[in-house]
This record gives sequence, C-alpha cells and structure tokens, in this order.
Amino acid sequence: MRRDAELNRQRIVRAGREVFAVRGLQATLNDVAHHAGLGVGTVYRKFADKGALAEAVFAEELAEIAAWARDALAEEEAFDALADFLSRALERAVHNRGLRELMRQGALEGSGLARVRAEICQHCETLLARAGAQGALREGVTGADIAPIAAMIDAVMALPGECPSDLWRRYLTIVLDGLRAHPGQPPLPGAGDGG
Amino acid sequence: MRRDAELNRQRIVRAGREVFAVRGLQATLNDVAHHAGLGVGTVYRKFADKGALAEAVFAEELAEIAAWARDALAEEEAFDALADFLSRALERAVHNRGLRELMRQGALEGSGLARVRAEICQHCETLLARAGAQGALREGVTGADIAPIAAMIDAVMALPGECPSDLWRRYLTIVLDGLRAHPGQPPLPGAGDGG
DNA sequence: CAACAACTGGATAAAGCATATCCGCTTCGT
DNA sequence: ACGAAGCGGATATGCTTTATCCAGTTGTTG
Repeated sequence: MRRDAELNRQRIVRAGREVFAVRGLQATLNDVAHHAGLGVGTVYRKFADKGALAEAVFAEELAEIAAWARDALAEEEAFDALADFLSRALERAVHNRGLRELMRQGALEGSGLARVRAEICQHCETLLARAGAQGALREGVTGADIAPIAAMIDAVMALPGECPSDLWRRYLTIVLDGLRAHPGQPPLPGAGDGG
Repeated sequence: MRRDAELNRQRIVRAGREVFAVRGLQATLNDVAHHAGLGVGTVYRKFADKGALAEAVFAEELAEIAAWARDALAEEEAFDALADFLSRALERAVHNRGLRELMRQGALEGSGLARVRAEICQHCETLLARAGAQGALREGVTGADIAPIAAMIDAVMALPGECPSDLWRRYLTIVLDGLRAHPGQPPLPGAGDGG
C-alpha cells in the first residue's frame, strides 16, 4: 500500500469518528468523505460499507469500555463498582451520538462490535445481580434493570436544546439511588423482565 | 357531503388512530388507507396531508389530557397532583406510539396540537414549581426537570422486546421518589436548565 | 329509472435519499 | 519518465414517501 493511501485511511477513520460522534450512525459515507476532504470513491475503496468504517472507528473505544467493565467485576462492592463504571462509560457517551446508537440494541447487529456490546451488558447485569446478593439492592431489582437505565440516561443525553451537558448525572444519581437498598422503602412496581 | 363519504371519513380517522398508535407518526397515509380498507386517493381527498389526519386523530385525546393537567392545578398538594397526572397521562401513552411522538418536542410543530402540547408541559412545570414552593421537592429540582423525566419514561416505553408493559411505572416511581424532598438527602448534581 | 354529480381506487408520476460504482485523471515510487 | 496505485465525484441504482389523476363506480335526486 502506498504511503499516501495509508495516510488517507487514517484521515477517513478520524473523520468518521468526528462525524459519527456528532451526527450519529446514520451519517452517510459521503458525509464522512467530505469531512475528510476526500472523495466518496476513496472511502469506498478502503471500506466496503458504513458498517466496516464504523467497526474501524469504534473498535478501540468499545474495547476500552469493555475493559473497564471487566475491571469492575474485580471490585469488592458490586454496586459501587457498577455506579463508577456507568459514570465513566456514560461520560464517554455524552459526546458521542454514534457510540450511544451503537449501544442501543439493534445497531450493527452482525459485526464484532455487537459482541463487545453484549459483553459489556453482560458484565453490568452480573454486577447488578452480585449487588443484589450482597444486599445492596432494593427488593425486586435485577440485572434486567440495566437496559432500561441505559435507555433512560440515553434519552436525557439525546434531549434537544441547550440543556447542560451534565444533566444526565442528575438522573443517573436519582435512578441509582432508587435502586439502592434503603431502610423501610416501599416495594417497587413492575416486574423487571417478566419474572 | 354524501352520506357514504362521511362514513369513510370516520373509517379513516379510526384507522389512523390504530395505525399511528402502533406504528407511530411515520406511518404513511397509504398504510392508513389500506388499514381502513380504502384507496389512498380517498384519504387524500379528505385530508390534505399526514398532519391534517394526525390533527383529526389526536385532537380529542390530547385535549382530554390537557384537561387533566388543568384539573391537577386545582389540587392542594402540587407534587401528588403532578404524580397522579403523570401516571394517568403516561398510562395513555404506553399504548400509543403516535401520541408519544407527538409529545416529544418537534413533531407537528405547526399545528394546533403543538399548542395543546405546550399547554400541558406548561401546567406540569407550574405544578413542579409549586411543589417546590410547598417544600415537597428535593433541593435544586425545578420545572425544567419535567422534560427529561418525560423523555426517560418514554425511552423505557420504547424499549424493544418482551418487557412487561408496566415496567415504566417502576421507573416513574423511582424518579418521582428521587425528586421528592427527604430528610438528610445529598445534593443533586446537574443544573436543570442552566440556573 | 334515468342522469348526473360526488366519490373511489390504485396505478403511477414526482421527489428525495442513501448506497455503491466506474473510469478519466493525478500522484507516487522506482 | 513510466506504470501502477490511488483519487474524485458525477452518476446509476434502488428504495421510500408523497401526492395526483382520471376512468370507473356509487349515491342521490327528480
């Protein structure tokens, strides 16, 4: 491969990172090419389709987050570990619409990215279940509560307008607080995952 | 207007109600026509475009919800009134994707529906502000917290898969609980609407 | 039961959008 | 300076939604 071609490849990945972060996964490869200052053909020469570029763009970042999740499994207090992990991971997600879309079920279902995503979710559910075993959870809360929590915080982040960028912390705090065991709390409605 | 034409009009509105409820506002008038057992032309003869049909479909329902919000303003305990109202309104929303999309900022911006939506939001914010004045709110919570709450519960409702249909109650409970004043609670991060 | 206006159906035009390709031209490396 | 590798971006393709049109049907009225 020619040296300039390799350079352009990097340019494209960088452009993809920026464009996907701002406009989400529905941005076109035309968008990315333009943002990289290159032609569409150049992008298609290097990446078969959007999925391939997305994989190149998000592989590292997702793997890093997955590593955090694995590390959290080694912590003593499962609930605190989960809370810290979520805080860190969501901090990344605020500024990255593409990453958020990737974490929502359904996106890039065929790719290796989906596997990493599944691993992260699995770790979170394990942590929550372990927190339950440690008596740190409010009655009735289970690993199945992870997906709704993520969806809710994602919704806050996706809110349009001039809301402060750390608004999501407010609600993450509220929700995690609500899942924690407290003395004399009323039962929680709803069934988690049908059980 | 011929009698059969009026009958078809009603059929179309009914079909629109059902189709929008299930598939959301992005369903096409073709979808609605087919579901009504009529041709597309018939639908376009009676409604200029999707917005016009949506207005006919949702006007009553939205007005009813707005009335609930007005009634809530007359209650003594603002926080409880708000909680009851949200519970009632969201109960309607679960089974109606179109209604949910309508309540999210941005949809049908030009129509009279948008005005009603704004009125409902305004009432909610008033209630929350009043609850604050009554000392029922956790420090720092304001009327601006309404939009994020709605967005979060909406996200839970939009969750794919076989989650139980009253899962949203679980999270509404958690969030409202988190907004309520409790003795000795830590401060809430985030700034609401920047203030 | 005409006879006509109102109404209907749905094929299809029009427009928009994202994806992917192709090939004449440029640039690199030797 | 030559050939291979790479580039650009106009454009073909395919899909989706919106909206129209008019030949044929149906209701209504006298």
